[in-house]
Amino acid sequence: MKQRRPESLHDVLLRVSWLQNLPVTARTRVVADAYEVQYAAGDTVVRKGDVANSWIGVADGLLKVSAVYRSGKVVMFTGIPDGGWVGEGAVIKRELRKYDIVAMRESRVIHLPGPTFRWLLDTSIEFNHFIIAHLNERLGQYIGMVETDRLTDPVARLARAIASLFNPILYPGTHALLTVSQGELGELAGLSRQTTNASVRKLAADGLLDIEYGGVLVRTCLP
DNA sequence: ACATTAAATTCGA
DNA sequence: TCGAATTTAATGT
Repeated sequence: MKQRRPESLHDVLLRVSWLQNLPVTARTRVVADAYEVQYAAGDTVVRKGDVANSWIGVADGLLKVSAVYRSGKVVMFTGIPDGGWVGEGAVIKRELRKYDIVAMRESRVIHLPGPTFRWLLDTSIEFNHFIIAHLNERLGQYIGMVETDRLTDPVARLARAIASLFNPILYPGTHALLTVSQGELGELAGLSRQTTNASVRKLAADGLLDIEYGGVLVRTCLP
């Protein structure tokens, strides 16, 4: 039997970054309305064309966002790691989901119902600040992705994939551990596990990160 | 594709 | 509850 003690949803919510700065009224409503769903590896969290009825946060695990055009061409591949949030676009505009979101491994995700999300937008300035920063960051990633598509160097592709996972976490500290295996990184960067391994080693040799078992330790050595 | 190594589980005290 | 033995998962070549 598994003997891990599951953290309660309440405890998970306490750690949610954008929730910290919210006034009590907003926070209590979020705590009351948010619910959690467990997904197994490979499960679809949202499917393109679904009605968007919640904003999605990753409490634990790793999600993959992908958009596919009618030809079957994949336009976008992004990973959402612990602490990341996705899917606000369709919720804000009351549209159908534009992307598929699939769990890459067993994941616990928080669903924040659309009405609650929109209520936050309408009532909380703090929440709006977070959303603006969030969208802005997403835009930056999106622009970067356009050129990554043409990028042929696997090391550069991998670096982009890692950066996109690392960004949303916003660590103020010295460095951050990303618990994403090389196999998973490869899937996100569009590389084989083999070239991924060679590429992470290159990045490690350049001192940009340290390789850990089951993840990488990103060194934030900004000037 | 295979060999190696790290980590997670099981099992016996 | 501890630790050795076994299984599973990730890494490295």
